[in-house]
Amino acid sequence: MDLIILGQWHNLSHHFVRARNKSDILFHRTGINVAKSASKDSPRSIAREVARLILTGVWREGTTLPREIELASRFDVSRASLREALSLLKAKGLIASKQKAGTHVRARFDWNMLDEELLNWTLSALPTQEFAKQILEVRRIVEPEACAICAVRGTDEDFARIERAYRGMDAAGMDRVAYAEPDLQFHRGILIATGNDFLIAFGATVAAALRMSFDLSSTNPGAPRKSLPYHRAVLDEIWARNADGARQAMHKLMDLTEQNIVSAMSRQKKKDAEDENVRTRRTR
Amino acid sequence: MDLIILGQWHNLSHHFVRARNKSDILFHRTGINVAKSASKDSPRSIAREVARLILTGVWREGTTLPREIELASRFDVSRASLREALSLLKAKGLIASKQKAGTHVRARFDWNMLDEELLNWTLSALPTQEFAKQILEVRRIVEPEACAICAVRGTDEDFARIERAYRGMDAAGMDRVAYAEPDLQFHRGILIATGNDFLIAFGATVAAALRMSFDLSSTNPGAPRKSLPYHRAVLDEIWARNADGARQAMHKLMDLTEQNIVSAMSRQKKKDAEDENVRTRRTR
DNA sequence: TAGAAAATATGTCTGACATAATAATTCTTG
DNA sequence: CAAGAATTATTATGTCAGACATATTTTCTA
Repeated sequence: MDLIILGQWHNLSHHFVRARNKSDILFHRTGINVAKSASKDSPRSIAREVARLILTGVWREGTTLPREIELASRFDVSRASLREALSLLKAKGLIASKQKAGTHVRARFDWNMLDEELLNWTLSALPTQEFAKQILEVRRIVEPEACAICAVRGTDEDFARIERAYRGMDAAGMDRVAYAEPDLQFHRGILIATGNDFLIAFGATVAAALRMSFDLSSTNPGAPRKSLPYHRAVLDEIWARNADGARQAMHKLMDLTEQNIVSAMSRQKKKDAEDENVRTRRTR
Repeated sequence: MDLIILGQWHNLSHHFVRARNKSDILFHRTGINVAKSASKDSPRSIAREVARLILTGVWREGTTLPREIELASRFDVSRASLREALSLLKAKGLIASKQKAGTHVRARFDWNMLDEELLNWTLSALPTQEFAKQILEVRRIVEPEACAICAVRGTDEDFARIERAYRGMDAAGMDRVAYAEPDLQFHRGILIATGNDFLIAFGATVAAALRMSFDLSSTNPGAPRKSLPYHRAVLDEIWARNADGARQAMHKLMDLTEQNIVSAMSRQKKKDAEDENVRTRRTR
């Protein structure tokens, strides 16, 4: 049955089949690709891999996953390390364990999608079309309001920090990579200025969203820079302590972001289709 | 120096002092109270206790906490169990470890306050005045918009589920306890109907908020029931697929919730002050 | 059908060694 | 002799192995 140890999965492929009983799931070769490796920092990378299997629906909600000893041997680590990986996933609400009953995938509603790591895992594991829409929808709800609060409640030091971030973006010029960090600091600075711990925690979601935007911008390196004047507008309204203006300015920035993402994704799609074409022609 | 094992802390008190070097923090008797115990489900309750120490500022951002062996012996568990507790806190962004360097408390910005467990720990560990304000501020931002989206995008099954939750609230009558669960289902139902995984994940925050409201309502058992017509109004607008109406109705419900919390907290404060009075008079 | 017994997966403990970052030491050099 | 660079020693986390405890589930028996 070509059983493959997960630890040796590098550049191999996988699938899963129902076997003798519910929790007896085996891996064997098929045509589906698998993430590169699980080599270093075992517990975290194992958590990531298990999360991937859950997020992509290989292990659906309610599924009982293989027992710890078996998983440990598949990932080629000790049971202790595996348990640490599982406990990370427990903390993020993906799984739950009961003595003797085993470990099962929790209902989707219980997954803490606002967790930064889980967010990053998700956006590297799933096709980002639907995902991008959703994340932008939430940003559109939260960030303009946070911006309004920031304008009213923020201190001058808060504003100065955001200003510094803006200067960093400006200084980055057309350099996508250098632009990314201060961009995040800009948005995070606004959230921090609200003084609301929950809005601050939302920074993790924004970070993941910006990372996604960054990845997408590879097909259009000039796009990020275009957002600069929109950021300036937001900042000006904040300095003016104009809540409504800040809200609207941030809303416009969100509009621009949406445009960039939509166009980038259609480009991406087109590119993928072309690549696929080339590949099939080649294999013929 | 009166060193106390944490596992035996029941009804004792603690404080911490700087000792020989940075990470050498010892506990000894002072006048500050400590949570009851850490008896069952060790890793989770230990995580809770460590989280409490961090949240209350005993272990500030950047602090290097005692080494694992020492912590383990203080909590009277094996190093394995302690490590599992720490790994939960790592997953929630509270701490990070580096080999040899030790385990330190991460910056507040990195704490995932939108995590349900962490939220619950926070609201049982901290005076809830400021906390309640913040959580309500976020709800006020998110829920009305989610409600508007729900009205537009939700399916009839979604609405039916919310309707069932409403009926459950109605059926609960004046019973605070029976009212709580369908109340949560109502709000969660709206989030679920948006079809947005991130808004759905926000349900954890709402759950914690409602739990807090529930705890506060003990001083005014009739308060929850008063929200029923406001919920009905929300539901009617949703059924009518009226986005603006739904948004406004939810906004009004948030207003009411705020009133309840504010008045409950002032009552609470008054009551606490009286209790304190009685106690000091007694000890004289 | 109900209750008792067996099986089994997670939970916990112990002790050991590996590894990497820090602290202490030695050595070199101006 | 002092300052700095390179080396060694220390130590806290990371990982491993094996064992036993405990709580459910499953199976067997009355």
